[in-house]
Amino acid sequence: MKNQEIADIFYNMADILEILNVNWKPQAYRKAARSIESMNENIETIYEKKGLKGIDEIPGVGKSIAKKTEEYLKTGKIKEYENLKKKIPKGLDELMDVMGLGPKKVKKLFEELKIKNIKELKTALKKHKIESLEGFGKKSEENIEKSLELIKQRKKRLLLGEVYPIVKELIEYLKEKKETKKVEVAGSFRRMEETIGDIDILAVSNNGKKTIQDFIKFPEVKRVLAKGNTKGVVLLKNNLQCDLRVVKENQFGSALQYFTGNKPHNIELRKIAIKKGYKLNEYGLFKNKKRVAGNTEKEIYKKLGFQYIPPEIRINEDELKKKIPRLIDYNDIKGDLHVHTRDSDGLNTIMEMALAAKKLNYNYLGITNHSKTRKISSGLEEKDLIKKIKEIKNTKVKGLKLLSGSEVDILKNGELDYSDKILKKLDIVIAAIHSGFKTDKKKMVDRILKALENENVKIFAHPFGRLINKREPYNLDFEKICKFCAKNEKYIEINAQPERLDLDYKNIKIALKHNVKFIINTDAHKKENLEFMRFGVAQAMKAWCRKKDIINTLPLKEFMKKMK
DNA sequence: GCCGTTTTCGGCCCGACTGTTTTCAGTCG
Repeated sequence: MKNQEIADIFYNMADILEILNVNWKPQAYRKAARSIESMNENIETIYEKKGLKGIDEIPGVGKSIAKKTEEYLKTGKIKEYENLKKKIPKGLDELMDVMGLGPKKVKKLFEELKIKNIKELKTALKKHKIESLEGFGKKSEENIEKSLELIKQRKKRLLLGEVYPIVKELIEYLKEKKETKKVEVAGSFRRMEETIGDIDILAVSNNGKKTIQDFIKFPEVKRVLAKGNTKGVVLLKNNLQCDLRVVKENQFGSALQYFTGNKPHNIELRKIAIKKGYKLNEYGLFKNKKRVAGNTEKEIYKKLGFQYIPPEIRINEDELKKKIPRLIDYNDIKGDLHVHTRDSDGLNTIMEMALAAKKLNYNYLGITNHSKTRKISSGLEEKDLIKKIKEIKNTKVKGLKLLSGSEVDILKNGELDYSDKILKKLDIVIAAIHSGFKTDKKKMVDRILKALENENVKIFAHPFGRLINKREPYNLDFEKICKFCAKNEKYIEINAQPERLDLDYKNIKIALKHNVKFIINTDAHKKENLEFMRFGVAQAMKAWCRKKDIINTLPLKEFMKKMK
């Protein structure tokens, strides 16, 4: 996927333009870079499908940047970027990566001390040449020195699931402090984005200064970047930046709204506010300097004429334009039907998984280990599977029905990895592709449809096989599969594994149009993974799924009818 | 360079923090 490469070039161009004192363009390039970087779709695919026009449609990308993107996709180079690089000494833009050094300071360092790369910066630091520069001082030298240690670890977005435990821990940590009155995570985490670039926390406290002090002492903090009375910024050990803002109790709603975003949603909402004669910022909603809302998000949205908009869907697509139906909710889920145990490649026993599911108030749990071909994941031979069916039957947990199943491999020819005779014995049969990812589009669809035609198969797992940041989704005639599933009562999985999130919300939307029904599963490989369910539900919310679109919201009896 | 029911020109978020100043510029998100 070339999105990141292209975004990086535009970021660099912005840096260079800024050093060259060019106005406005840097912002434009950065906005485009951010947009391209955070897109879910492959920019190459967009170009193949819709050409230059498709690129131009990306928010923040106009004619000029679209053309440059096209140039890069075609030639692997952007002429103007090459020209820009020639205008400043080689290496100067890498100085911009040093935290605390912006265009003005980089320029000063070059003009006064002829420093044009990291190496020369280090030499100058050793000789303490920088502290005597106008605008710099002793402290500047110390900070640059510290930042240099971190420069190699480039900012990388982490998976939602990777960030989840630390956010939970941090929130708990802050809640325990007696001066804390409220804590809530905002930003991309609250919106449940696929990947997280930094963590935003919002708090109400009796003593802001003390809360910030506690915050910077959180054990996972690697480095403190800023600390004041209302705001603290730290770098965590996982190299994610984490911001804490402390606000007054009656500002909590407006601040939460403001820091949750996303940016385009907020800009749109602010525009609507202005149109209606209001002003909206993180301190509240104002009419003629009079504050008319801000204690809660709900009251802000209400005053502006909207129902409450869940954070997950604040993505500036339709949420400010259309009436939002009652969406699927985390509490609607009655069971998880794609779970592994240590009998194949999981960590826990059947009983351990069952008890964990019980804790989540589920009514049913499907144990679905890998089939025999998946040797690498210790897939079960037929005789072992039969033993496990018995064991599952004999595992009793009050209020929880255990279902025996399998995640059966779809072989390259579209046949399944187990015979119909054994599949018939199972409650849940999930078909999945784990090999032959490079099969061409036509063959892939035939292969999948052949597998789904088997009457025992009811669920199609992680349809695109993508691994976020690792493996591209495979080439799929998805709409053909949707049509088949809708017609034949097959269910498409929304796999909630943080590295999969497959389907993603855009494809859920497509499937919804074809009246496909879904099942949200975690594909858990240990008991803690069952909590990933919320990530899958969030994807469904983003596509505006309702409860009736998701079959594992059904009571056990009705759910089982769907599996027959 | 982007963008548009205040449009095709003239805007472009702005407040917190830091380290340097002696009231503020630069950086960041």
